[in-house]
Amino acid sequence: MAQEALSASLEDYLEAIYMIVLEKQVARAKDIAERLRVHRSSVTNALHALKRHALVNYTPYDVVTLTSKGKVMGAEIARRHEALNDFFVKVLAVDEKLADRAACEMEHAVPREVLERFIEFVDYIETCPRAGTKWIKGFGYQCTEGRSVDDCERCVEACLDDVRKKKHTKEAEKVAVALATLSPGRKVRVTKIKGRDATSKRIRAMGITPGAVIEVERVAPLGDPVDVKVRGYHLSLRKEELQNIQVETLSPLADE
Amino acid sequence: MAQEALSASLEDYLEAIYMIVLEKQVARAKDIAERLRVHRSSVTNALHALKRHALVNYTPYDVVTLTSKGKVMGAEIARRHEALNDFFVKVLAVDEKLADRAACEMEHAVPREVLERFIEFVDYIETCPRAGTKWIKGFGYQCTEGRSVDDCERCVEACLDDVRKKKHTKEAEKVAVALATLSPGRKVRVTKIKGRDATSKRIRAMGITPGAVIEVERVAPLGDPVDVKVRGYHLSLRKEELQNIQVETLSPLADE
DNA sequence: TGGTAGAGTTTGACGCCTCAAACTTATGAG
DNA sequence: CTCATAAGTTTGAGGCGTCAAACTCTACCA
Repeated sequence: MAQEALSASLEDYLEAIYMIVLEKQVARAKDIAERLRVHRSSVTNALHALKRHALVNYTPYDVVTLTSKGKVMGAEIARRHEALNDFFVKVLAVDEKLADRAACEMEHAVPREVLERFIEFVDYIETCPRAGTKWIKGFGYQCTEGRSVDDCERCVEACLDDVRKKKHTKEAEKVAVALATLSPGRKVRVTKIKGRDATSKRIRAMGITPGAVIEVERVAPLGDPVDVKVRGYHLSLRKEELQNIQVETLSPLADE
Repeated sequence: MAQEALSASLEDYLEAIYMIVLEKQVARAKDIAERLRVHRSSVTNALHALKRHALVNYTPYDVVTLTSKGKVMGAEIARRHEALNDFFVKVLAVDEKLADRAACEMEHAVPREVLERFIEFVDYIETCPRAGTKWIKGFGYQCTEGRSVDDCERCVEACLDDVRKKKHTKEAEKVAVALATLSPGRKVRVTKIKGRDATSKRIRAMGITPGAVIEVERVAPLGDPVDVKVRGYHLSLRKEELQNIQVETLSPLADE
């Protein structure tokens, strides 16, 4: 009753609970039922099953929270969902609502390795200057920009300009930037993790390693903590962690 | 008992039957059971269900073939599978075997619009000069080519050269190419469908419209018929159809 | 404190898919 | 022609997930 994979249905329940707990601290059967559009009794059923897997803290008639194992697994599922959603929206230029629905349905079937590739691919596309935002938008309009060879030439020239511009400002950009000073939406690449102590180890364990792309999501008023997304995971970084992370800026998402 | 969506399981059966029929003309319960690794009795079960949906020609103890409706639906499912597989292999650089497994598991959940985007995206990436094969390979090696701004500059410059080279030979390439003379693996883009008669209408109905990318899969010894893949569908084109399709060549898949 | 509305649970039924075991049919070798 | 064998089918059971209906519990208000 532990490590076997969950059924698609139980994954849905766990994900729903994860999201509700994130928002309201505890989940109630009714919230879960509404979110998943199932009958209340199905929720009770699922809760028993999740309890058997040691994923939820639950006794009849009580509110639901996640065990530590449940939190890890819930985060994993939410990450899958979001990775697909990101890919659909940012790369395939799919409508947000449809992307969400598609992610819901597909998330249960994505093998781990393929999922990682999806995430890396989105990072790659968003940060490789050769495939700037214009290029992806081009796909959004059915390759309008690249339809004829003439268009392509102009398009690639513009790209080269971008790269050269970036090169000139390169030295300045390479300087470590304080994550806390960046505005949400900004992307940076990790260049170095300073130190060899426990903090820096913990940072590496979170997936923040040289080369990783970090997207700033939220910065608390005092610059601590900073919420970021790395390799598809959401993390909250504290001041002492921020100091150990050296980064370079990347082109922000919007290109105008 | 007709147009409702099939369950994932029934889709698997239909796809298996489609593949077996493609290869051996008829499917036998044993083949289906072996391919799907299920018990023979489960196959009987599924056959009854598929018959209820009017997808298979089947009477107990007899071999199985597909109704015309079954063929259409089977092709649809096979197309979904292959589109995902293509994407995983060609874009995400996933190992072939894993790609196939992932496609198997995910194919039931892909909404139509998202599927079309996957297919268009693969076409786009394979034909837009800005995103040549090198670029995708770059992703395969974890963006090795685009890691530093210097590398990127060289990379984009090479891309520009390609585009310019293509421009010089543009007029020559624009000339209509006989599909029958192309070797398998070649890709072309449709520039025009000649005529307004029944044949040209049928061609358009198959998804062969200006702008569409055609990949040549097989050419019969006498140049007729030619098997191609268009927008994810496999088609077999006859001589009279070939004559109406005007195309321009695109860079072949391999770039060395 | 008692009662009630709303939240949560239990129960039983059903559909879908699977399997194993017992049965039936088709086939072709002798 | 017949009969053994392999292929196919039927049946019954079990897992899983869903629902509706009837039930129980909780919390809050008068």
